Amino acid sequence: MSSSRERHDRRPPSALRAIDDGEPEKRRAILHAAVRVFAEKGYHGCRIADVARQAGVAYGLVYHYFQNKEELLESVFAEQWTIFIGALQAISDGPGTAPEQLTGMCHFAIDVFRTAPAAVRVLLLEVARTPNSLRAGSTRQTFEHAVRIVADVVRRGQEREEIRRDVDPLIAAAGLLGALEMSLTGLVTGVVGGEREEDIERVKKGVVDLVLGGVLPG
Amino acid sequence: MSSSRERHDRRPPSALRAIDDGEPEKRRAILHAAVRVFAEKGYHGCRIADVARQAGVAYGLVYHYFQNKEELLESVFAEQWTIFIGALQAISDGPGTAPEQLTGMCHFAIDVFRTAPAAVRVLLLEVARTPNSLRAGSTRQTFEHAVRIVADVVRRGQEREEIRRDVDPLIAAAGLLGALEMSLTGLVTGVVGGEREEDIERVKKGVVDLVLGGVLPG
Amino acid sequence: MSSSRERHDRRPPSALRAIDDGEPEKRRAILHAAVRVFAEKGYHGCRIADVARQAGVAYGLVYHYFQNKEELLESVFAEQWTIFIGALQAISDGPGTAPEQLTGMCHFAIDVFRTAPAAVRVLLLEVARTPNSLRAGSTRQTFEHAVRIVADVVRRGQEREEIRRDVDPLIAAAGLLGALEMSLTGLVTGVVGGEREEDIERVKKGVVDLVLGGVLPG
Amino acid sequence: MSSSRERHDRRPPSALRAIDDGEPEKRRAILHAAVRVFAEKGYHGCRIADVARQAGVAYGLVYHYFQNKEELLESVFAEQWTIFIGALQAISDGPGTAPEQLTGMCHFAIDVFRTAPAAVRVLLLEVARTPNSLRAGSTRQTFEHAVRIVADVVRRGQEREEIRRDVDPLIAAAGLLGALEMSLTGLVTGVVGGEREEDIERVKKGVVDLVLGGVLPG
DNA sequence: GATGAATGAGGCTTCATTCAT
DNA sequence: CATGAATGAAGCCTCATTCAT
Repeated sequence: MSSSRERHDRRPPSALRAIDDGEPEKRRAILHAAVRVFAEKGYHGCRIADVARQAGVAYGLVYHYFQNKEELLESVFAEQWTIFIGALQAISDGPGTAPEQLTGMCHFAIDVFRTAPAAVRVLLLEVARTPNSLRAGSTRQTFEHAVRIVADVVRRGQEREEIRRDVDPLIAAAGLLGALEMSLTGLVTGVVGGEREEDIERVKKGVVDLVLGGVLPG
Repeated sequence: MSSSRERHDRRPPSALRAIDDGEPEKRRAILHAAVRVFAEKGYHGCRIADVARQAGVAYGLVYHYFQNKEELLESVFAEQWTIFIGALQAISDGPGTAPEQLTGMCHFAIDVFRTAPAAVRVLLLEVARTPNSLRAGSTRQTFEHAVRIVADVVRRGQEREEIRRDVDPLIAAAGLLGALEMSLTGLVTGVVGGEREEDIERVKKGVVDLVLGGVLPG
Repeated sequence: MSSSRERHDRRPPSALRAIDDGEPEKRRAILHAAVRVFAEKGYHGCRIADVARQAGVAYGLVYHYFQNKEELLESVFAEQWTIFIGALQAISDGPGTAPEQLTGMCHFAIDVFRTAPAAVRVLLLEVARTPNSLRAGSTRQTFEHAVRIVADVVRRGQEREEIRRDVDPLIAAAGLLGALEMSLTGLVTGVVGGEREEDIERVKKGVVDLVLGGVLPG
Repeated sequence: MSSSRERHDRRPPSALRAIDDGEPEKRRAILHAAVRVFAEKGYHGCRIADVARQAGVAYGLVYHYFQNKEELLESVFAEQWTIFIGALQAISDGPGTAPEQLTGMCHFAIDVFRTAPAAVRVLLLEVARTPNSLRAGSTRQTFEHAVRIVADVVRRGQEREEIRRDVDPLIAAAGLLGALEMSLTGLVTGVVGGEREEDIERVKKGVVDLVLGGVLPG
């Protein structure tokens, strides 16, 4: 309201597993707690008090590290997306044909889901469900970013004749991510099976097959 | 809660275009308003006051027709899904091969989006974003229902050799709906184009192509 | 935050004693309570909960009638000033020489203080003590308004040779109001006596004497 | 609160320009910062964090030198008043007739305002605006003190026939200070002019004229 | 002395829900 | 049926104060 209000933003430009710079331990604890609570209750159900309790810190400390609820949850998004996008990019930059890379991306997403379902839920199940303000912020941009990375792989594949030329890269990319999301949602809600190892494997294979080969025979 | 508290539940078991039984005009107005507000602001952003204002009725009237917010929004879901599922079922029961039917379903979804984006947004963009309590309620069931109808088409197609045998019907169904959703989301957020006629057509064709034929050549 | 938010502003354009139009009784109760609490505890010490309790209404009702705390207290200011300025203007428009009118104004202010000290305290003791946002709002304007009315009387008096020509009207007006305020403050804080009838009379005469004749003899 | 908690109270009994005893430099910085912030935002708007930032010291240091917020602000008051009252007393003890001394006091107040408006604002614009607890404390006493010094000059003047006998010294004193305050307020808020040199001079002359000679001609 | 992370009570505001008319 | 005033629990945020280093 009144004057400027600087904040601690020494969040590490970490890429995959949060290389601890000098980031305060409690800041991290709060962020982790926020991921969990957010994943479980969604944006609006995620109360600061819950996050603080989960993190084992005092209520006010959340506001020591984050301006407000929105910034906190944006940070959660940003961090998760940073990790996720970093991985997609790594795959994109790595070896293999385009189909292999797309397969790798699906596998990666689903594997991460296996070990950190909360994080994935935040990424996939909360995109576009958060208030406009958020969507307009970094979230949408990072989401767009992900679509673009996948689309690039598709495009490159088309140049190398590894992928059908008549496919629209952006739509294919969105479709891939959508199919992934919905399948994982199905996993979470039990529509396509439980969260057992074999179900997950089935989904993994199924999504890749669908996206690569479609449902038509031959 | 206690005893003498009946409610107006003469909601029509309507199926496609709200056949007016004797449903009070204002009840309908409220429901319509709820669809719009819900679509625009999401579950938590959708305040009873907004709905009442949109509907042009008094605050309290909402509570005359609906037990509470949850029931109202469940009704919105239910109605939209009833319509949507009715259409899917009609397609499923109609003529054509399985691929043709799946194509028809995609086209239907996207066409509806063209004329009533709000309704589709409620259906697709709010699935799984609502609180657990809701998800556990009718929503999830109707969502499951949709997946199952699509899966049935797939299964039938497999029996008739119109669809690859090694595809998991449930995953294919979820994938189809997911690709649809995410593409529409992309449309809404501008990632895969604007909401212009040609963009919508491109998405329509793209999603069908992706699901039917996959991205692999040949 | 989100959309527009109309409020009940059927406050009567009353002038002296709040002619009851159709103003809700409870709105008035809240306003009255706010005057008292505000006068006693000042802007920041005036908690909404106190106001509601004093008014005998539920917490939330305050927000039914007023956007927020600031608007409530602005309304308190505005109302008090409306009354006060109306009276000053009536005196200015009435009969009598300029000195008589100035005398009348002092008497009026002090008489009101006798019957409604809380209101006067709000007017005089809280001016310029409230946050800038408020001061920048209607408050300052009404304060300026009061100064100008008094200054006009002075100016008119100068034209009629009833008041010294070399006096700066604005400064004389501000000085008059200031002397009034501080004397009343002294009354309140006990510096120039208690709040007994005779003390008040003494102040009344003293302030008028000071402003009219100064301290110099002859 | 309990026992082993002595505090640094080597505040100098300074009188006019803060004779540096051995007062820690940072304590002084905090006090200075507090004057500024206090003057700008008032009692409640004056946050410890702001003061610390202004002073360029760490948050906690404020609590090293001051028991709590109240003590800090009381110190601000006390210091400012000590200086101000010292000057008034010096004038009172000095040469000149009573009217000359009163004139000198007005000039002094306004001159100080010219060079240190923040300090004067604290003195004049915050008197009686602070919570009761404070008012009951040293503030009120020092304020009373100032009134009494002025009143003494008036009384002495009356004995020497330099001032009208029928004037109530206390009321005249309060009126003088009030006229001063309100004129300065008018200066600050722009009602009686800007804060330009000439406006200040006009106010200076105007207030003295008003208090000495009143508004009546002859 | 000096630092700033940590604490938590307190106050504002929102909004689903009830109820008298 | 219809209205909208009235209620109050719940959650966000601020900020004075403490404390370990």
